[in-house]
Order: sequence, then C-alpha cells, then structure tokens
Amino acid sequence: MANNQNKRITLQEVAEHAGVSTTTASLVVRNNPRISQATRERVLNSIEELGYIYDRVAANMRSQSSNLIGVIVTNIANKFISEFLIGAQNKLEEFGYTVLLGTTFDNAEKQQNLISTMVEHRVDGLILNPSSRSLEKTVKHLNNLKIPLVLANRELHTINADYVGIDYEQGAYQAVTHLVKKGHRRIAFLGGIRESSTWIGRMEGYRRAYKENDLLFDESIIIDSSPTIEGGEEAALALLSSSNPPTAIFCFSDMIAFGVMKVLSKQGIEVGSDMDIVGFDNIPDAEIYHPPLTTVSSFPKSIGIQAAKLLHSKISGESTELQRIILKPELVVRDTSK
Amino acid sequence: MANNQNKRITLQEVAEHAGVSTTTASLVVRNNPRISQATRERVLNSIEELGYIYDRVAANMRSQSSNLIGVIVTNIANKFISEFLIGAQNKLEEFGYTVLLGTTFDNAEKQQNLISTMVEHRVDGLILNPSSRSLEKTVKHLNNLKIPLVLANRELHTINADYVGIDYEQGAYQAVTHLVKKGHRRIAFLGGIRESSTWIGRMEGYRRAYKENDLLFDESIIIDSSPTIEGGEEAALALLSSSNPPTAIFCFSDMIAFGVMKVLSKQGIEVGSDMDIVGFDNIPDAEIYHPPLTTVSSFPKSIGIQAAKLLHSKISGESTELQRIILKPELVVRDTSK
DNA sequence: CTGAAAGCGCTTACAG
DNA sequence: CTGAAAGCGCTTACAG
Repeated sequence: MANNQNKRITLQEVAEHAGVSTTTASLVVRNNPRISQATRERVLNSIEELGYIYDRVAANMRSQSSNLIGVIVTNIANKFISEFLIGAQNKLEEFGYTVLLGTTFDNAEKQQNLISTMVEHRVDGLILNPSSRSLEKTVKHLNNLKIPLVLANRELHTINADYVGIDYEQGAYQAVTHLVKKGHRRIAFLGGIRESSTWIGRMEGYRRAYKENDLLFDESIIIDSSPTIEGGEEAALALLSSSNPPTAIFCFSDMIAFGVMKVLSKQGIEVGSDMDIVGFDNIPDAEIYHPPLTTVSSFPKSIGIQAAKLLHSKISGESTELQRIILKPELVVRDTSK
Repeated sequence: MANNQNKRITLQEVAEHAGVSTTTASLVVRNNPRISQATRERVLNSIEELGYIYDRVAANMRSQSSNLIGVIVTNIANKFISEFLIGAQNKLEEFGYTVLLGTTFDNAEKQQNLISTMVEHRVDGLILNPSSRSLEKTVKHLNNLKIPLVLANRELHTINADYVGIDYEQGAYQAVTHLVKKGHRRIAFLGGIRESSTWIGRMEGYRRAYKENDLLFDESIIIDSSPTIEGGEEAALALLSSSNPPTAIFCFSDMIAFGVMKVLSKQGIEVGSDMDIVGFDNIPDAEIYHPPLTTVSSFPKSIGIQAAKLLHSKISGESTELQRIILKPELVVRDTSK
C-alpha cells in the first residue's frame, strides 16, 4: 500500500502541481469566470490527475455557511411524513442544499437532542415537524435560534416561526359535513393526540359542522389515541363498548381509520353500510384498501415543497416577515361512505 | 438589534470570559477528565452565560473526522426502505453519528451526485442501498473510496464492499415450494427489475423450486416490471392476456402483489381460491390488506441495524475483512394462499 | 488575470 | 492540572 493512500489531496497540492496559486485553484473549483480558459484547464487536469476531492467542510468553515439543511420529522414510517419528506428533500436538493435528517419518533427529548446536534453542525436552516409534545427548553432554544426555522404540519403557538401546513379545521369540517349529508346525526371522532395542534384543528372543524347542523355534541364519542393503526384499534374498541354507538366515524388519519376498520370487520360490522368511515391524509394505501377509504386529501408532498421554498427564501434573505402557508384540503369520496 | 446578534460566540471568547486558555475550554466541552472540577465549573458557567454553541464543523475539520454517516436509499416512500432506514438511523445515532440522507429515486445520475456530495462532506462512512442501475463511473468511484462502505439490500458484484441483505434465493424458494405443496404446478413470477440482484436472487430460488419439483419452466409467465403497485398492475394485465394462465403467482414484492390483486379483483378473479398469491417483504400493509397477504418476511429494520453495526466496526477499525451478512427470511402464510 | 497572506474556530502535540 | 503555538484545508480581501 502506498503511504499516501489515506491522505486526501489538498487544493494547495493541486495548485503546486498546476503551477498556480491556491487562490487560482480555489477560483477554478468554484467555477469563477475570472480565470482564463488556459489556466482553468491546467488546474482541472491536475485535479483529475491527482484525484483531488473538494473538501466542503473546510470550505464551509471558511465561508461560514454549510449548505446543510436540518429536517426533523416525527416518523418516516408514516406515509404522510415520508411523502412530506420527499417533497422537502427534492426541493432542497434542487436549491443545492444537502439534507441532514433526524427522526424524533415523537419523543420530546430526542427532538431536543436532534435540534442541538443540527445547530452544532451549523445547518443553514431548519425544517421542523414538531413532536406532539416539546420541552420548554426546546421552545426557548427555537425562539433564540439565529437561523431560519420553518415549522411544518404541526404548529407550535409558543414559537415565533414560519409555518406550512394544511387547514385541518376545514378538512374536518368537510369530512363531517359530508357524513351529515349522508344522513348521519351521530358521528364519532376517533384517534390522534388531544394536545397536538393537528388534533385541535380537526376538533374545531368537527365542532363547526356539529353546530351548523344542530347535532347533539357528545364528548363520549370523541376518543383520542396514539396516531397509529394500533391507536385506531384501541379507540374503536373503546367506542364499541359504549352504550350508544354512532352511525359514522370521522378518523384523525387514514392510519387510524385502518385500525378502526380492522376492529369493525372483526366484529362483523360492515363498513360502508352498518357504519360509514372517513379518514384523513389520503395516503396511497387509502385507495387500495378494502374497501377503498373516503378521506381528506392533504398533499403532504406539497407541504414539503412549500416548506423548502419558504426556508430557502428566508436563508437568501428574500422574505423576512413571518409567514403562514395554509394549504386547502379536498374530500375524496370512496366506498366507506357512499 | 444588537450588532452581535448574528455572530456566534467562540470557544476563545468563552476561555477569556472564564480566565483560562482555549486548550482548557476545549477540554471542558469535550468532557476531558483531566480538568479540575473548579475550572470545569467556571468554564461551564461562562458557556451558559455567553450562550456558547459548540462548532462541530470546526472541530471536525481540525480532528479530521465528521461524525457524519451518509445513508443513500432508493426511495423512502417504500415501506421496506423506510423500515430499513429507521433501523440504520437509530443504530447510527446510538453510536453518536449524525445521518446525512440521500434519496436516489432509483436514478443512477442522482446516485452518483449524492455519493460525491457526501464524500465532499467528509462523511466517516457510507451505507448505500444501490439503485437498480449504477453508472460505470460510480462503480469506479466506490471501489476507490477511502472510507468504509456498506452495501444494503441490493448487491453490486462489481464492487468490493461489505454487504448486508437477506437471502432472496431462499425466500423465493420457500414461497414457490409453499405454492407447490398447495398443489400448484404452474406458478408465475411477476414484477421487479430483471437486472437487479434482488430480482436475480429470487429468480434463482424460483428455478430451484421448479427443478426440485419437476415443474415445467415457462419464460412466458415470468414478467418483470418497475417495483411499484403500478408495475404490478401492468405485469398482471400482461399475464392475463396470455393463452395459458397460471394457477398461482409469486410476486417480487408486496407492492407488486397489491397491484396484481387490484387487477385480479377488477376482473372478478377471486384471490385465494381462483388464484393463489405470495408476496415478498411482509410490509405492515400485508397484514391489514384484504385479503391478508401471504408473504416472505424480510426484516428490513434488522438489515438497517446490521448495516449500521458493520459500518461502525469498520470505522473504528475493529473489523477489516470484507463481510457479507445474509439474513434468513421467513414465510408468513395468510389468506391469499390457504 | 493572478498571487501572498490572513483567518474561519476548533484540536493537538508539546512543554511546564 | 494548564497554556502558547501551530495547523486542519479552504476562502477572502487586498494588491498588482
């Protein structure tokens, strides 16, 4: 083995090899047009010959910018989140950033650690899909952040930051109104974490639809849970044990709806005839599920794209005022409520 | 606005504030035990008071290690991949690394760019779930890599690197043998990209089961496709137009199986009685699908964990020989083949 | 169009 | 147990 096997070639060595200064070599690797074609080619040849690899870490350190964006999400196994992440990542890469990914698994401590790590890595900006609960320390930290921050999907009202999400209130309102038009007068709301802004938003829409249609509001058919299939199963079991079950269920998410339907079908309750169901998110599975699920479509990929765009405009100083971008949801009627 | 608003406090300023040298301050932030308790506390107080943030970029540059691991996958929207990613990420974070994520969307150029970017960012190691086709340039690049590389899920035989994956041959063999035991003698193999090692592995298992059971091998019921639900639909349509259809189908993946079943159910073909189906991957949806899907379980999270462990042992120099870790799959029988 | 020198914010020998 | 000085590999004014 050669003894220079593990040593990276530096720009200075390239410069020496090409017979120019490091300044010139540096300008060449960054495609600065003020270097003559002849010199540029000499340098590029040396780079090729020596197998030089640009050291972005050193460059970033000197120029005080990292081109790194931290993206922190609750759980990539959730289809809504993975779609969101794809949108954000694609757009960020288009802008020339590299993504530093963190997953909190909805854990507040993990979220705090990830934010610290990313800030220590000198990310140029941060997109945060907050966990359902955040430490006070984290709120303080985020409010003192010197870099642009965009919150996504879940709002933290204690934090002064830009926000991109969908109109949960409107989505829930559409879902419940749709069920009312089908003749339902007793509609449960199942799943989701009661403290989260995403749950509260839906609750407001649910209430508005109840009020406008003079339905009898009943806390006992509003059951929260963790936002997973298992959570949906638990909520459904709790609901079925009640003395006065509803005729339709509005679910916090499609995942919740899947859990609910799993329980219903085990109990011999036919979805779409005995009980109508509406989900939320319109994940790809909603369409291929049996029966296909009526749901509120919420364009997670668009949210990701918007968040990336907004962050980029903040970083480049184009936009300075705080913004809230709220995307409109859309009801997709399928077999669970026809 | 104060004019020091955007300037980060440096360790030197901390040291001055605490009345110690930067050496001492540096040792304190890294929890070096050779600093006395009294000095340590003075420094920690100054850090708190000044709001100092550790600059990992500068530290990494000086110490020539980044604590960054690049993880490049084909598509996080795929459940198999997202589970894999969760396993890898959790384990890597446990080891103290931060993850730099890249998604290739199975595009060879994008893969090449991502690898370059990560190497320029001086990642300490790379976990690569290769796209189905790779550029020659990429192969060369990977073989000359100065940092540890672990391939996952898909092997590239032209690359000298460690590999973690499951035994696709064995999985396919189990699936087809299971169908033979159910009495099937004509079993199709649908979906997946013919050039990929994951497809070739399954094909070998399919052939072995055919040979051992003296079945009549027929190329016309082996139809490849892109590894998506849509790909499954296309393959199924192509199969159904053939003059001599099979009585059972072994699908490249659960996603393919979902596409296939969608087509079959539209055509009024009853899955589990008219036609038996076996998938591959055992993604969470396989269980809740209607009907629940028989499939080969392939522990993507474990693959991720193993890949992270292996990479870590390479980085810390514990293991030097090239390793192949092949996890055994397991058949999970459900309603599509009972 | 090109170069010499300083400096980004840390860590690392080395010395005491 | 602590400190002064050099250096990681770049980019950035500044000068010519």
